[in-house]
Amino acid sequence: MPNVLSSNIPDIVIGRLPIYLRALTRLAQEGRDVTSSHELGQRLGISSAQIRKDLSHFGGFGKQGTGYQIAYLIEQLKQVLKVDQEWEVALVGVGDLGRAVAHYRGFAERGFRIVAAFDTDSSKVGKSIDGVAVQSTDTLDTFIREHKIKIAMIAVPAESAQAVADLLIEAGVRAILNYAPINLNVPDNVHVQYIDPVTHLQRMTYYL
Amino acid sequence: MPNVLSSNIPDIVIGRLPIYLRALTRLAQEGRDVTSSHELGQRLGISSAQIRKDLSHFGGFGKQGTGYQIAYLIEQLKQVLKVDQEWEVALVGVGDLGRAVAHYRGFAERGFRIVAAFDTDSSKVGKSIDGVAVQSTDTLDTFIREHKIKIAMIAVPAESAQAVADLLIEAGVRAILNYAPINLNVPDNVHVQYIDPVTHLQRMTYYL
DNA sequence: AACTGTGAAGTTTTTCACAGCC
DNA sequence: GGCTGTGAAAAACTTCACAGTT
Repeated sequence: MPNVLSSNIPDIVIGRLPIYLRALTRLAQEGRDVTSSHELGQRLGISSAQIRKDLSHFGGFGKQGTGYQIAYLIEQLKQVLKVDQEWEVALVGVGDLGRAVAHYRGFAERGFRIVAAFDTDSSKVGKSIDGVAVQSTDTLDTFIREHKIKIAMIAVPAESAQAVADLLIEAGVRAILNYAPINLNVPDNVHVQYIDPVTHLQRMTYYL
Repeated sequence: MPNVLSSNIPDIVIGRLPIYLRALTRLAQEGRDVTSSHELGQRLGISSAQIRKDLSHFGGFGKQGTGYQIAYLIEQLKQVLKVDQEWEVALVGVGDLGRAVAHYRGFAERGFRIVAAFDTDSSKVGKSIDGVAVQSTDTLDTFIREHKIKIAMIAVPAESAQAVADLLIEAGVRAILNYAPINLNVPDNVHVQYIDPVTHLQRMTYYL
């Protein structure tokens, strides 16, 4: 019944899988072998039915009466999300924000390796950030094509973000993590995710 | 018809308002006076009907045949979101991540002022990060109570995040922006938002 | 006894489509 | 002609509840 190939799986479901994966990894770190949709739901503030239904899109990962083997479920989810491999990522913009992004250990730890950094500021080009040489944006297209890089992070000012995105997409990038506080217009086959801490704060002040 | 007071407005609607606000602010910067739900929708990749319906929850902000006065709509949205004022924010954890958060200019620019930083590492206590003195976590409770701080950002390792959240909530914090890659369990009257760039990346790799 | 996987029911969210106004 | 605000319809999503398995 579950159909892994055709992309009829709701986006919202895909969005929860990384959360499940993160919680499962934590459980594994705590030395646990088995869990249940109920326990996972409690930890995440999500109903157990939703977790079961989400997982059921991809196959029967659990055992009735027992629950889910944590290591196995992690492995399966990584496969579904295609994070059972290392991804090479490009970073554009090495100002304050870009440098902070480059220094963040969490990317490498979880399979995303920053292999290139670009900036238009010639005073930054040639320097090294966390072992990655900063290149001129002029070389962006060539580098990304040659290395077949599919994922990029944008950490430039809002004014330049759309132009950078256009460059990246032209060079073959298909997934963009945008730290600039602006919406990007991209073709349907390109995915964008946004990180803007202020919008998160503004979402909470409503309730205060 | 619209009812601003009773909190029967869907969460998902509130979540989109900061996005609208950001796009409108940008339009204003571009020197524009008036816009329409259609234009805004195009920029954001959202249907015009959705924008109109979202806004209609809070009142009739637009004019038929004309559209929306940008400055007026910004003002109204800020009021709804309660960001027509400055908020004082506490930061817990001043390791690499916490320092990067403290240095980010976007918070102050958009009305969130970091007024206190806490860390358990005594070698960091007493130092100053971007003009804010780092205090021992021992003084967290007193400081937050005295200054009636309602918003905090957590930038400590995953292992300590829940304990820090408990402390903050006990001291009166009602909104938490959590940079630690772990889910927090909090009472119903406390709001949490998460920033974990890796989950965003993992959400996109599925489609590659 | 405990738990999954899943149709069916229920709820929420989005889109449609149009009256009313500028 | 162009646009908003909004009921009604449609679509998407979540929860229920239970048969089936360990």
